Amino acid sequence: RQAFVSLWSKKPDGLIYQDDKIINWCPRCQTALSDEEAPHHDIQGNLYYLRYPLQGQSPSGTVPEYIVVATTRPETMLGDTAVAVNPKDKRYKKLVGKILILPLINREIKIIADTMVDMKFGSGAVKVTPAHDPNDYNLGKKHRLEFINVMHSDARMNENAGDYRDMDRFEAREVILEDLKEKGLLEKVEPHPLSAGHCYRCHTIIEPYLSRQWFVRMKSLAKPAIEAVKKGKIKFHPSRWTKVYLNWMENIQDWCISRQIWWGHRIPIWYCLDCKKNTASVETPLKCSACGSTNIKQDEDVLDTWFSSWLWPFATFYWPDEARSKKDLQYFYPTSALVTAPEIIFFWVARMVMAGLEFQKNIPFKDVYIHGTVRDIEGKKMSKSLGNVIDPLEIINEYGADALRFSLISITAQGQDVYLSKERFEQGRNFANKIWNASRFILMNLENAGQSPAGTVPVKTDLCVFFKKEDLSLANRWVLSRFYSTLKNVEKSLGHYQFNEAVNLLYSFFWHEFCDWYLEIIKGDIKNPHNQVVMYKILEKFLRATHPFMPFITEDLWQKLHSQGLPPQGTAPGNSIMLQPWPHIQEDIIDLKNEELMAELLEIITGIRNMRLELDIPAQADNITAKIFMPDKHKKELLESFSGQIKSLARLNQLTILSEYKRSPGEFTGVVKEAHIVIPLSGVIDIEKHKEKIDSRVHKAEAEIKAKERMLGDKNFLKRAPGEIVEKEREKLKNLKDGVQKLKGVRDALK
RNA sequence: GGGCUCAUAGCUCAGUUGGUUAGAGCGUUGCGUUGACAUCGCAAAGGUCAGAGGUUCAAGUCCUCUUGGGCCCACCA
Repeated sequence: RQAFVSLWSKKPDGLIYQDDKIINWCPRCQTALSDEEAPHHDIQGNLYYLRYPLQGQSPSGTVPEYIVVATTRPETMLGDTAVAVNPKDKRYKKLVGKILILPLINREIKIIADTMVDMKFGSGAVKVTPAHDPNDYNLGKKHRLEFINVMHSDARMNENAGDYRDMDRFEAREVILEDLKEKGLLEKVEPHPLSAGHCYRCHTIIEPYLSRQWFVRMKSLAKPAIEAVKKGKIKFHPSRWTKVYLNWMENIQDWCISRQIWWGHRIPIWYCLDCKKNTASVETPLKCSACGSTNIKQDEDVLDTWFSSWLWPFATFYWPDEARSKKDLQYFYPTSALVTAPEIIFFWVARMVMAGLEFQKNIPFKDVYIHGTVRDIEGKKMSKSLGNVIDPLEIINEYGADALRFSLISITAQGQDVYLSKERFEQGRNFANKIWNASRFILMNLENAGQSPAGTVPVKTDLCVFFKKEDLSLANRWVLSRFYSTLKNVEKSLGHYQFNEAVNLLYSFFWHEFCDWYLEIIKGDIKNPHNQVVMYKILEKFLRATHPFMPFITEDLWQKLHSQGLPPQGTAPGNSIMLQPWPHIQEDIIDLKNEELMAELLEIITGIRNMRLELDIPAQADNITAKIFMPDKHKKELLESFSGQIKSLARLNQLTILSEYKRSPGEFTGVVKEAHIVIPLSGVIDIEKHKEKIDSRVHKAEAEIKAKERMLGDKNFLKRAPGEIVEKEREKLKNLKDGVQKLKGVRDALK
């Protein structure tokens, strides 16, 4: 009410007014709608060419004279009060001002000239129905035409429709066309695609309907809202939505705010039945403010729901109760970011900006993050009315709440639409499982944790205070550097509203670096105090950073840390992880050069593993030795310091690091960048036998290749087998060929 | 009519001021299970980044056009 009255009484003319206008009317819901609530959808319609006879000419005359008008909605012809042509149109020039007889109704209507008429469209003559079309309404005003409403509010024809009275609008259309055809007045029908407004709630085609409604004058409200965005006080993310917002704002139309539904805030206007004056009031008045009569009645209409929603940023803090709202508004207004869907930009975002600037004299928020639309696998927007939604509760039951959150976040690239199917949630579920298992492993291996006797708890000590960076092992320095680099990038991504990037960084660090490499590296020396502290610290900080994305599992694991006597400093047992700060980043440990060197070492390990596979060396074989030749002096030193881990990760019995590459017979060689890796084969495998093994595999594969080639050359097969099967066979053939190539390569290396 | 957006591995998609070898998940192939995890591990195959032209030392990334999807806006009788 406060907002309504304030706009109503705004100087000089008031921003709220009542008027008879053509508005979007839903015949089913029996209410007016705003333009935003009546989205246009394409429908396949027809363009009907109707003949309107000129006065004084008998349609049955030998040379009947008539004007052809084109329309998509013939039923509205009953309300025609003119036919318009372009004044420049030579075809009709001499007819302007003449009188036509409106068929079926036999009303006399004038031919008028207006530049609005497009000479190229249809016949160049347009029937004018001022009560049933916004354009015609304007023409009607301009040319002082009669406004004849031919429909009831439920879109049945009314008493002005003559014989068609009480027919539904679409039924009337058919009958009218029949009748016109009979009289020879339907010249032709052409298919004509068009778009029509549909009720956002029930999808009924809306009727442009002349009625008395309440409106808000928007131009002056929009002006500061345009400025705020243009000056960058409010920013859209992704920025392209700025254009959408500005385009709407700059072409803003007055807002129809009255609704003829029974729920909602009633319009705070009281009519005096005696002096006929209106009063807008915040308090319910007892008598007319003009004449004092108690014979007053409140307007029956209610307000558009968005008329209260646009006040949300401050109304939630008790506005307009100044005493109660002041403190909260001071703190929370304007807020930092609003997150919403694209279709809400007009409904809500734009209007909140206008309301904020109007009622608070300040913007309501600084950033507007527009997320993508969730669509089903076919690209249709998920909606309740379409029934193609995935029920979150079902996903939670099947995959878990954290899996739901994680998966949704990880696939939502900034502002991009999301095609969602259930399989998406497996990744989230698997990640939750991975976090759970890794945490269990760490907790199990922490000294003095769990069942261990009480004592000093070294892992609680502060990393940066206790250890010198130089004292840490290569792997520890590496994993810490990678972790803090990751955190830094996560922060950066969040700052840019790139939630998917943030979550994927955490995922890939935790799984593929921390678990796959780091934990495997330290497994053999897990009780080492450095390793203990590092793995605990990373887990603890990782849980904090991941908590916003996966709240349940991180909270549970956090409580487990507590129960094992491992709370980080300054927190009471039982305190939620929610109370924890975002993990602090130790910049000095980030060492990108070191990260690169380590990556190279890990590649060498992968290389050795690969060679073992090529040689068919079983995983259990414990008599494998290898030599690595590394010319770079610094890298050689690193390799030496890391040789224990290389040995265990590549399952080597013995490893020698040398600087000069020397090839000896009976050795198998692989290359990883500058490094040459050599596995002596004597005592490991019988070279001749392995060659034979390879040869026999090659033979077998070649036989298969021949068979496949024969099959794929067979016309019958190609004709009868489904396309996908053929494709699969082709792929298999390719794989076989690649395999043979590789085997031959290994065989050559054995020479 | 105006505007936006997409086209990258078999599939679904990341790839943000232009910069080493273009990534992930799923799927595929081979190997692997008594000690965190088969909801897993190791290894591999797979991409002329829709097409054409341009700018640049350098283009998946910027510009123009073409083709084919999706979306939004508009007073398309």
